[in-house]
Amino acid sequence: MAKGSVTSGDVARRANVSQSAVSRAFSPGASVSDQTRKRVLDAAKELGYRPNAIARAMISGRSRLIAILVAYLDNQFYPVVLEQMSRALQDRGYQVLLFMTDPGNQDQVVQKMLQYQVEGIVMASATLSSSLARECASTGTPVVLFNRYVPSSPTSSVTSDNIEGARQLAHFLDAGGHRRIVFIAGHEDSSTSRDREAGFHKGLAECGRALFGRSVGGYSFDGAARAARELFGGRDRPDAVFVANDHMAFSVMDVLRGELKLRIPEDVSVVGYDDVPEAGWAGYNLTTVTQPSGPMVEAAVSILIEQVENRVVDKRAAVLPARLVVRGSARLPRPPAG
Amino acid sequence: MAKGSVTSGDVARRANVSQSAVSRAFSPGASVSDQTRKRVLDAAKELGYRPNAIARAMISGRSRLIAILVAYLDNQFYPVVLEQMSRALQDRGYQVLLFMTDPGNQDQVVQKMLQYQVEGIVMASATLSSSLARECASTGTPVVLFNRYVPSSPTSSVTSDNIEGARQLAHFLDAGGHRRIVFIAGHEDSSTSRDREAGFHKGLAECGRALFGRSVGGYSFDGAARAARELFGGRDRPDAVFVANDHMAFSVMDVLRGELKLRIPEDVSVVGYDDVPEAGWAGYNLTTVTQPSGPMVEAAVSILIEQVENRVVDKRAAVLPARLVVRGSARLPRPPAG
DNA sequence: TTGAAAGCGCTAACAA
DNA sequence: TTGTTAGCGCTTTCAA
Repeated sequence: MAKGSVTSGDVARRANVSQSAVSRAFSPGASVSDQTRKRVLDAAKELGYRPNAIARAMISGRSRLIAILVAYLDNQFYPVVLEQMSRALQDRGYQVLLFMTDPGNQDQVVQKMLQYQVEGIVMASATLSSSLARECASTGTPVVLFNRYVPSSPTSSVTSDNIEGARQLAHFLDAGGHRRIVFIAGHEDSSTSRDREAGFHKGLAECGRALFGRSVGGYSFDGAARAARELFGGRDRPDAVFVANDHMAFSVMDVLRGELKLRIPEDVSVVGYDDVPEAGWAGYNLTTVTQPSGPMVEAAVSILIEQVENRVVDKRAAVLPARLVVRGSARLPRPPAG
Repeated sequence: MAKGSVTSGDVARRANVSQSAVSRAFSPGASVSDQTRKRVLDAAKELGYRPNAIARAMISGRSRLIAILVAYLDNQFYPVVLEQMSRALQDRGYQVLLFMTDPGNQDQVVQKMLQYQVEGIVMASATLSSSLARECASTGTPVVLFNRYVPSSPTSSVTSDNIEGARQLAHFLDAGGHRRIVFIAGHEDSSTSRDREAGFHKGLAECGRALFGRSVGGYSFDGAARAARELFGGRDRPDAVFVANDHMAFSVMDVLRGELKLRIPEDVSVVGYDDVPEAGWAGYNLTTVTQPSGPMVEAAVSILIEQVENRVVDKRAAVLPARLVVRGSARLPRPPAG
C-alpha cells in the first residue's frame, strides 16, 4: 500500500539534514536557517511529502480537531450555522469533525469525540447531559452550547436574546391590534423555546394582555401543522400566532392557507423566530426576529478557541441582540392617529 | 493538563495484565479469554479509560476518517445529503471530517484532508481538478464525486439520471400544451446542469419542439432572479421555464409572481429539479424531479467504503433513477380527448 | 491465550 | 541553528 508513504525521514535523507530539521521546517516559528528550510522544502516538494497530522497530533497533544454535534439539518438555521462555523474554524487552523446525533445515542457520540482527542466541542442541538458534561470537564475539553443553554450546568453557551426578541414581537402584535394571540412552542424542555415564550408573555403583559392559547410543535414540520390545526380548529379563532421558530412557522402558514383557507395577514397574522433564508422568500415573506448567526458563530468560536488555547475551561455565556424584521405575514400597526 | 491521561498502560497495571492484553480486549475479534477481557473492562471502567483513536490510527494506518467536501449549504439538497451521509458513515464506524471550500482554496483543503490521513473523500460540490485527483490516487485514497462527475477523470461518481429526468420534464411540459419553453442553467461547466439541459433538449426534440430560450443562473438565488428577469422581460413571454434546480426555481417563482405579477401555473409554468423539502411546501408546490438522495447516499457510501476496505481504487459510476413529481407549479396535460 | 518488544511518524527536550 | 535522543499511546509481530 502506498499509504502516504513518504515521511519526514525520507525528506531528511534527501535534503541531507536530520529528521528534526524537517520537522522544524514545517513548524511555523521554529528555529531553522533559511538555507536549511529551503533545502528541506525543496526535497519535500520533490518527494511529495505531506506532514502527517495524526502523528503530529499524537506527540503534541494538539489534534486541532473540533467536534460539532447537530441533531438535524432540516431547519435551515443549522446548515447556515454549520457552514459559517466550519469556515471560521478552518480559518483558524482547526478541522471540523461532524457528528449527527439522535436523542438516544448521544452518549456514544460524545465518547467517539473524546476518543478522537477533539480539542473542543460545539453542541448545536441536543443538550449535554450532566454526566457527559462532567466527562468532558474531566478531560479538560471545552464545550459550547449553541442556541441553547442549561442553567444549572457549568457549560458555556451562545444564544440570541430570545426573551427580548419575543418581547418585541409581542409589542408588535399588540400594536397591530391583535387580541387573540396564541403561541406554538418548540420542545417544552428547550431553553430557547422557553425563553421565547417567557419574553412573549412578558411583552404581552406589558401591553395588558395575556396569551389566548398555546400548543406544542416539537420543532417539527408535522408537529407544527398539528398544533396549528388544534389551535385554529375551534370556533373562537386566534387572530395571530407566534411560532417558536421559522421552520415551524412555514408549516403553520401552509395549514392556515391551504387547509383552513385563511388569508395571511388579513385573517390571521403569523410571526416566527430565526430569520432563516426562506423567511425572506416571497412565498412566505415572514415577519420574524433575526438571530444574528454570524455574530453568534463568531462568539462561539472565540469562546471555544480561547479556552482551547489557554487550556482553561470556564463558563461563559454570550447573549447576542436579536432584531425584529417586519415583513408581510403580520398585520402592521396603524400609524398613530392625528 | 488532564489530557485524556489514562492510557492502556494504566489499565494494564490495574488489571494485572500486559498492555497488549488491554489492546486486545478493546479490539473486536482479537484473541483474549473472557476472563482477561472482563478484568480489563472492569479496570478500564474504574479508571474511565477511553482508547485513543489517534494513536490507534497512527499504528494501524486506519484513521476511520472520511472527508466530505461541500461548497455551500444554502441549497437544501446538500444539508439533507450531508445529514444522511454522516449518519450512514457513522453507522459503519467512520467519522466525518467536514470541509467547506471556496472555488479558490480547494487545493489547500485537499492537502489538509490528506494530512489528516482520511481514508476516503466525498466531493459533494466543486469538482476535483485533475492534479488533485492524481494526488489522491497516488496516496491510494478513494474519491467519490457526488451529484457530479468528470467524464475524463478516473474518479468514481454518483448522480441521478439527470438526462432521463429532464427528458420526462420536457414531455410533461409539451403534453401540458406549452409552446415557448425556456431553460435556466446552473453553471455552464457543471455536469449536472449540462446533462439536465441535454436531456431536456432531447425530450423536446422527441416532441418535435425546440427550446425557446435559455439563460444561466449560476445556481444562486440572485443569479436565478436575474435570469428570470432577462427571459421574461421581453414582449414574447415564455409560457414555461425549466430551472436547473429547485433552489433557483424558488427564486424564479418569486420574481415571476412578485415582480412580474404572473400567475403560476395559469400564466407560466415552472418546473425544477431535486425535490428538496421546500418544493413540497404549499407556498411553492413545485413540480420537479426527485433526486433519490437516500439511495444516492447509500451508493456513494458503498462505493467508497468498499474501496477503502479492499484497498483498491477504481472508477465506478452509479446513476440512480430520477422520478417526475407532479405538483401544482406547472399546467397539467389535458386528459386525452374522447 | 498471553507478554515482550518493536515500532507508526512525528515533536520536544537536550546537547553540541 | 542543528542533531541526537526519547518518547506520544497504541497495534502487531513473535515467542512462550
